[in-house]
Amino acid sequence: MPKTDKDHEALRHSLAHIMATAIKHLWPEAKFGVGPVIEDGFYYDIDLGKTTLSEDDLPKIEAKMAEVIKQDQQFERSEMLIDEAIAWAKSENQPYKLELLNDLKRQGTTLAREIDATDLGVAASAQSKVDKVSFYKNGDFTDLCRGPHLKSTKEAGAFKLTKVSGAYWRGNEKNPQMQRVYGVAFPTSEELEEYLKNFAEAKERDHRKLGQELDLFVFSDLVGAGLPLYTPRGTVLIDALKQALKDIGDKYDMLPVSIPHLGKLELYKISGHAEKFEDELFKVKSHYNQEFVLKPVNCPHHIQIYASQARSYRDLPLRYVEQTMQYRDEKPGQIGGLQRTRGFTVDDGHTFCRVDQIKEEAATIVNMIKEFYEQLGLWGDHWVSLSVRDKSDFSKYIGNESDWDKAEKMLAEVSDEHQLKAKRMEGEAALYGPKLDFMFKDALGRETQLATIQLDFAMPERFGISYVNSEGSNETPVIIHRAILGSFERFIMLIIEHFGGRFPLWLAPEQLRLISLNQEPEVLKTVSDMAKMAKGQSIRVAIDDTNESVGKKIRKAELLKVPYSIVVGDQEIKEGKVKPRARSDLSGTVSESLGFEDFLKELKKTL
RNA sequence: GCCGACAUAGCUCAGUUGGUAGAGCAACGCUUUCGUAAAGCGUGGGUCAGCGGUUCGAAUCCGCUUGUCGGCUCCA
Repeated sequence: MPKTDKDHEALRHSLAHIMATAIKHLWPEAKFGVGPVIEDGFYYDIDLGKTTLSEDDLPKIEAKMAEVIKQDQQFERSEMLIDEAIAWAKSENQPYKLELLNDLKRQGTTLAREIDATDLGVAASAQSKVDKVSFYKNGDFTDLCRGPHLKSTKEAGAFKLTKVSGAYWRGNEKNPQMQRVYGVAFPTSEELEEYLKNFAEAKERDHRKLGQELDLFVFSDLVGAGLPLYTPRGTVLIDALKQALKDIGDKYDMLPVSIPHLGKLELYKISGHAEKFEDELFKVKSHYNQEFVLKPVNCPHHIQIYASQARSYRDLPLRYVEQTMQYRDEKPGQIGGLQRTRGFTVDDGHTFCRVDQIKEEAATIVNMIKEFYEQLGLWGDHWVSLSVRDKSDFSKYIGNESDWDKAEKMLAEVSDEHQLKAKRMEGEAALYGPKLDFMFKDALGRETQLATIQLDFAMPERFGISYVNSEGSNETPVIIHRAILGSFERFIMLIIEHFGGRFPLWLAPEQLRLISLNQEPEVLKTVSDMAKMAKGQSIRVAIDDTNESVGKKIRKAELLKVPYSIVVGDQEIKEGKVKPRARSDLSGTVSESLGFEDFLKELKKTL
């Protein structure tokens, strides 16, 4: 039975201490921050003053750790009164531990919710007032810690230090940056090997690698970082997804709209984006003394369409949708592959409705999202975040608090009624309202948000839009911002990695490849006629009639992960039958020998 | 933006302590006319990311810029 991360906690946390012990021996001036257990391993934050670590230092640390492990040091628990602990941190010259202890004394265990409780030497469930903290000692290294730990360093199992990076003290970019050393750890070397093997395989699925190998998208230094260029093959993916979204949108009575890619700065001043996201706006100067902004969002434009007419309560809900590119000047360090780009295509929708329609509208969107992801076999690979406001600081948001209360409550109800098992995330809301975010993981385990449903009581008010209710007086509608696949970039990243480039037939950039056996005129003509027939059936077909061996041409098709290929030679011409070669993962494959027209018919059936 | 690493042919990568650049694949040409994952021979291709500096001499050392990668922070 596979062990859970919980079972590995003592092992991994002990290794964090062993690593700290090793680092303390190598760099005696080291000041320690926190060193918690994470998925598959652990890390420790360290301040080495002027010394900077690089990956080249990892083997040295690993060797020292091996020494510590060999010494069979016992992990011994002890307790101190909080004031004794503060004195200890001072005498040991550990300013970060001192800060934690002082905060612990002042705030009690509320701090344990901010910082991994293991590193505080108290149980998270402890009384709010903390008077005692626990320590663990191995060899000559003592650390504030809740535990539990292994008995001895000898039980440390198999580990590997994987990376080193900068990390802000207590996760705040205004604080000094420490150095974080990451490791992975498992009870046995077999499990570690297995993990490393899986990691290497995941790297093979990385969308950046496959994007190049399968010729789907490129970047250009001249165009700029974070601005993806889709090749003809990649554009097939975009178009196929757009069509799928259009189909599902039609089914649920969405109304397509279309807007230009910029708007006056004034528009974003009213929406609140100009102030809140000033650094991320691309500004465009007009010759005529006006300043424009490349749209970072679409809602203000869509709101203007709503505002163009007097609306009645009978008109609602109005569900505007659009697939369009938007632009954000992301910080250089955040840009990477298709995960975060500076121009990205969203499937953006804004539903204008009455308060009494919110639940039904949100529920409809949940159904669309579910249907879309189920179709691709991705439903279930996700978790849902009920992103609510940070109660301690309302100045980060627009609108009024009683509307926020209402909105948060309704989203929670929708989540419950649809069994989304949403996790409540404090402080994760958008500036105008709470949201339900659907989170997925990329091949390397990094999380990314795709689908989203966001309630907004604030923006309608800022723009002063209204509808006439049944009593003839004006009321302010609610906006539900929604995306099904989020951004096409992220979504394409996800499906490339999910399918490892072996797209289902309906998404495959090239569905069928016809390979000529040789260069005989009759063979070439047959291949070309067959391609015409396939095109007539709307099959994405390509011809390989190059002067290469059949083996090589098959290999080329396989490397491009083309679902079906057919070799055409004298035999096929004589018999009037083809033997399709199907990509190995395809289910319901067509592979027996049959007439080409029949093959096309069968192919259409599996689409 | 911050910490760290990196940038050599279209792609993947060699290139010793500083002495004017190589391979495989791809491309192109010729030969071959082939039966389901690489036929043979040949040819072309590089301002060593860009700019500046040190040096008799820089792919190699230093600085800046651009870009990429691993994290941190942020993400309407």
